[in-house]
Amino acid sequence: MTTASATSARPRRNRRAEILDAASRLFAARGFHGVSIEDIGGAVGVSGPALYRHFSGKEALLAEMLLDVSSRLREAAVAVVTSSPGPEQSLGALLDVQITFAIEQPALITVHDRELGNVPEPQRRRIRRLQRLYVEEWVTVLAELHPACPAARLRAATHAVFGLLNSTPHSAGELPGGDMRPLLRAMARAAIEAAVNVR
Amino acid sequence: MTTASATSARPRRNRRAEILDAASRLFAARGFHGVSIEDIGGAVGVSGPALYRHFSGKEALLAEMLLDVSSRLREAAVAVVTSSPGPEQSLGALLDVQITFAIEQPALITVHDRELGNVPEPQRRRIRRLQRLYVEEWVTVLAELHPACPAARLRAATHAVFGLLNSTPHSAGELPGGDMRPLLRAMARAAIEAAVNVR
DNA sequence: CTCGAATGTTAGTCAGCGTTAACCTCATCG
DNA sequence: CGATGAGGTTAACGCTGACTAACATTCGAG
Repeated sequence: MTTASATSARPRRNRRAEILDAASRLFAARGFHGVSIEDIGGAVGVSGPALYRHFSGKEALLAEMLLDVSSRLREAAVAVVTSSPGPEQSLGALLDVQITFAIEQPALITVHDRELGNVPEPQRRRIRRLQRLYVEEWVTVLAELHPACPAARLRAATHAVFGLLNSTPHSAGELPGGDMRPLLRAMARAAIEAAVNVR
Repeated sequence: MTTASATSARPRRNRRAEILDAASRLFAARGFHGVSIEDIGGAVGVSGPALYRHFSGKEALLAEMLLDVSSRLREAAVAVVTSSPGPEQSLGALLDVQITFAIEQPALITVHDRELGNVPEPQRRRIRRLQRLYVEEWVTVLAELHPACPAARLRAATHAVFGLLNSTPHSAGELPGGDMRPLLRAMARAAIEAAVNVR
């Protein structure tokens, strides 16, 4: 065999991360089932079944990706809320967490709320739980700020605000870089304010 | 052959619509590539290749679905704007159009902004064009209301509002029926107001 | 130097899925 | 009445794609 195969076996310790990153972009663009193992491998310069050195399968890859993002979001929310002097600052910090995430990792955010259904059952529950806890972090803060408002409405408003903030991927590049963040912040705050004052 | 096949050949003239409806729900839930022709057939009580009596293929089915929804949205927007006495009423009517659609056809809305990438090129362009025209309808109205605001920001705000309104599928059933509509209306209006007043 | 672990490679295997083919059955209409 | 066509059925084909097997290369440690 004169084939110049296996050109490098240097232990790139961030291969896993590299793969997850590429996969997230592909999944966001074409959907979980629209992306092949070959596609993912090709995107990081290796080809095909090399991925099985790092993940036990395609679904496991997705599961790890979603588990990672949902726990990161949740941890960030908890950290930010516990270190805030009051609910008003907590809300501001939560907004910043979500906005930063939506702007800096649009692909991850997209996959995060589209592909949960493709995660196999054992881990699906854990991800669901983390997502729920993240939402509850928001609802708790909002409930402190607006005790008179029914929790159901706060929850619906929270989801709506997520939809608003996560719209970044769709309007990619329509607005000059740094202008997006303050715009989203203002819109989200106003939307929340309006939500608790309906009727 | 004693097989009791072909149980009924009554000309159900709405088979096409029935199929499109079932397919939209399946696509929304599992993604275009996550749904098989068999799945779609099964959902309407026929099995598999029967679909080819109504559509030339899976992609054609999706194309027709997206073409239909984007033209309906666009037409509704044009109708509502031209029959409104002024931009203020136009905006209110546009909000109602989008909210009604999001609440009554969550699956269609979901598919509409996820699966365009799976439509083959000839028709993809037409759908894109309709979507763009729909957005421009919004931007035009907003520009009349707020001439000082740069169009780019109005466009970004429009997309963000779509994200907010289309969040309905995610918070399905969290809020009692009729409460969702006024909530969304209030949040959207406030978000827009805030968008044009940033800084 | 050698051994083993880490990380690739290519060549299969096998299931699933889109699509086509060939055949059936009514309802309708001349 | 028959011919026709709309709408179904099952069987089969071909391709794609996830995953496995067998083998190769390199690095770090003993």
